Amino acid sequence: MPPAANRSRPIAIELNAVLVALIDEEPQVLTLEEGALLPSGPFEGDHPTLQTGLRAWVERQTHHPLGYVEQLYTFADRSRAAATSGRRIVSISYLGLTRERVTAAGHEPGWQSWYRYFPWEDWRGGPPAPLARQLMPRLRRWIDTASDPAVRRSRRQRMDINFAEASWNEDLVLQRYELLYEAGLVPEAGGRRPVTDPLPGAPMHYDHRRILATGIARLRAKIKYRPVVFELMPPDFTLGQLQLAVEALAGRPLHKQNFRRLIDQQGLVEETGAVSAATGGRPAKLYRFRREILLERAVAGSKLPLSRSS
Amino acid sequence: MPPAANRSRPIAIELNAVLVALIDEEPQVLTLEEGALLPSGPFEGDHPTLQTGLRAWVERQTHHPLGYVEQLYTFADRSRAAATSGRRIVSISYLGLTRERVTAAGHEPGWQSWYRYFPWEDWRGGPPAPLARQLMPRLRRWIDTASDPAVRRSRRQRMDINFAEASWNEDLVLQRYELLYEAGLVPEAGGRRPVTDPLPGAPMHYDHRRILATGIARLRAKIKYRPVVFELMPPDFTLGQLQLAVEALAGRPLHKQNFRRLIDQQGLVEETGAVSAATGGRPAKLYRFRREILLERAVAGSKLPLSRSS
DNA sequence: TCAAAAGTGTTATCCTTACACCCATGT
DNA sequence: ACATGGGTGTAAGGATAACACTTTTGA
Repeated sequence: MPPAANRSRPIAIELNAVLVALIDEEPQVLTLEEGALLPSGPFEGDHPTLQTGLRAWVERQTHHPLGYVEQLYTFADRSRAAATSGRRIVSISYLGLTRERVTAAGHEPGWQSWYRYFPWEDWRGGPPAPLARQLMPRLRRWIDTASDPAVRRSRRQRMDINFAEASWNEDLVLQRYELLYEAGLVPEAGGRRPVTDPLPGAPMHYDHRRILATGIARLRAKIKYRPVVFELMPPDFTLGQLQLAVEALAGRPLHKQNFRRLIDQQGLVEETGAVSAATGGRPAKLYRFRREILLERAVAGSKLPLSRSS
Repeated sequence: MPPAANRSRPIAIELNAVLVALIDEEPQVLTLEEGALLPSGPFEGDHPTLQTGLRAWVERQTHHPLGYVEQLYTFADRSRAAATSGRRIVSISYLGLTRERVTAAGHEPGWQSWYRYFPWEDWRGGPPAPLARQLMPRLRRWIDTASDPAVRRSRRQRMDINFAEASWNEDLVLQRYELLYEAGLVPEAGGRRPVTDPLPGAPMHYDHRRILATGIARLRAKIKYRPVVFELMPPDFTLGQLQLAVEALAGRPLHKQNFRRLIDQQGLVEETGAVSAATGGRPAKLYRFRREILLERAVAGSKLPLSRSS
């Protein structure tokens, strides 16, 4: 017999979704309330699994088919999540990939570029300005506020690991956000004195920005060893589009020639025979994802070649 | 305002722990009830975070200091987890690493080698006998029971990916178990007819063996890019011991020379100056883990060199 | 004719793998 | 002496990173 479960004080269970789509070559997440909330809903006990519960209300609420879904993390931090109500909430978050493709300039209301929340994570055009301009100086000031030199050293090392321009690691999205949180540089951190002149990057309610950071981090790590990009692509695409998609997710530029070689070396795609109506320049061959690959190999991703010079 | 959380029918929240230690060079997990259960306890709402809740009762229940802890997964499958009571249970599982070192032959009651549950995962001595002898034939029979040739093809491909001897991937512990579950080859799968002549490998109650598989898979993947092995090692160790430890976790033999080179190339360890009382052969230098590395680099693991020939 | 993007080929470098070999100790 | 595990050096192969260059379209 397993130990009895908690019998006093019911704890609410909430499901959160980081729903990602590529719209206009930009990674976007579905949000509510002017971009301040991720879609979330209760887990009713009447679903056979957590995933089916999630799919049910996400599709009801957003009218989007939900393709690839994967669990992210389960939080129950009293201090952060539901700071308001005395009610205890356990929130289980998921990453979902969908194929929404709105080509018009006017975006649907709910979709927001994820770089709106993490402007320092977008290195596609070189080092992002807000990083050197605002973020780093504030971090350095935070380091200096520690009186204990050991603490200062530790803080400096963590800053170096996570934010060093020379060796930027795009996967550390969550760690970077957590460090900013700890340093009191994001409004979500609360604290006595409200953050004056907050950092660039829109905040979210509760710990939703942390959940978003978890989702981005997971996705960035995953595209390197599993072919998940294709869940976000239309059925047919050019290699250029594919590269733009990967760059958008990874937040950094890629070396064109090597990217192409890696992709077809791995047998991830096949030509459809057609070519695209060019968007400038020479028309490009269209490709489609070879779904069979999922059954052929255990690991197969779009490994990222190093960044192109500029 | 976020959507309101579930207000009817309280759902119990349970924490499960896969607690791993290396005892006698063997990876062992802490169990209860003759090895049929993982330690688990309720999440009481009065802990600030899930981790502190976990630490609290694990340390109370087992009297073990709990070092490294990481979340594994959250399940709520009605069909599998709490098949007995009508009560709905959400179980949040954790992986914990501890430094228990019982050198005596008579093990403490609760510790079990994890290969007791997954004998086909131990390739340290070459291809495990139960695999070719019992497991593969049963899987092949399962493939043939499908009438639809498309289903047969799909099943065969999944078997090939996950169980092919030629390209054995030690990280797929969970996928392999899930496939066996689906094929009805493990007792836990239940079903009308009880499994006659079950596969080698001890079963566990509820979905605890699935949780264990998740923990092993996570740990095997992680040792390749984060220095978590050292959480399981004594403060001082020889490179030989370290290699045995990694082999025990990965379940496969490693190439000695390359293992050594990788380890010190990465600056993971430093000599203590002392040498060990030899266990046969020439005395070995003792090393200790350079904890500073955690602050120096974002990624640093004991990458696995390929297996030695025999 | 030129800009822009697609697409091909080649080279230098590094990391992984594999193999051969020597060293220090106990029996 | 020899078995056993510790420890070092180096060559072969493959993958990555970087570079130069050609092709095909639209304006």
